[in-house]
Amino acid sequence: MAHEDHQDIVKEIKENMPDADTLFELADFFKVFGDSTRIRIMCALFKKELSVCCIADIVGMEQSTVSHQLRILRQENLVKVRREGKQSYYSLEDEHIQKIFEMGLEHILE
Amino acid sequence: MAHEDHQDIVKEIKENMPDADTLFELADFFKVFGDSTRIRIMCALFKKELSVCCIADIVGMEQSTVSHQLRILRQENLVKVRREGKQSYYSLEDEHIQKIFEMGLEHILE
DNA sequence: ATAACATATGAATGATTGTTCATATGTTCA
DNA sequence: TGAACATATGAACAATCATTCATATGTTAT
Repeated sequence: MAHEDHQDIVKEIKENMPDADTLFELADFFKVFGDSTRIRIMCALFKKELSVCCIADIVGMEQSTVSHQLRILRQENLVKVRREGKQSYYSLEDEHIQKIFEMGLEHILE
Repeated sequence: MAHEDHQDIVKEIKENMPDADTLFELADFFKVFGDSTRIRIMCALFKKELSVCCIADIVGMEQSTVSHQLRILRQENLVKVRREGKQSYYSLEDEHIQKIFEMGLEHILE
């Protein structure tokens, strides 16, 4: 429990916090960036759309693994799919993603 | 394996990818944002520096839990500590964090 | 020195998650 | 229709992680 003289600050901050649901969603969104396989997939997609097998080749992992991770990226609206014949071509949903990526890079290279 | 006619694209992307270590570090950095308790802690710190017990009060969790999470935030250079008497006051390391936070919000509220 | 308080940390636990294997679904071409 | 290929998905396993309890460390005041 916070001290008496801090109670007002605590109260004010509590009241101005975004609602819990939003912050939970936000954490889920960032969770997607928190895996090196997914980061590498996104990074590969900065250039252009790619088929699943190309992505698997680039990141050096099983097709199955990549497919599972692409599903997660899809669920969080980070990538979109386009079917062309036997292949699925994935691309980034918008340019927010690259910006967030770059801000992260800036931070770790500080 | 990618098709023959995709081999050159795959090769080009592979060569232009940031090195694996950097992307691994980047994933670790974003991993910190991927937990709702830590997000809420960071969010509370947007306003001003706070002691551990104040933070625990705001996020409604045990002092111990908050302390553990603050250690993780410290390890990734997201927060800094200042000792004052019996209390430790935590604050955000820089304003990158709030920007990344806001870009994430933008995305989920699209 | 001791009591009271604030914070940090180790161990244990339950839950979540990434990867793989095997297989199913979907698509094209003969 | 059937063979060949690309992708998706379910089950299983190992590994990681967030939380809690109990306790240690650090600080102040008596």
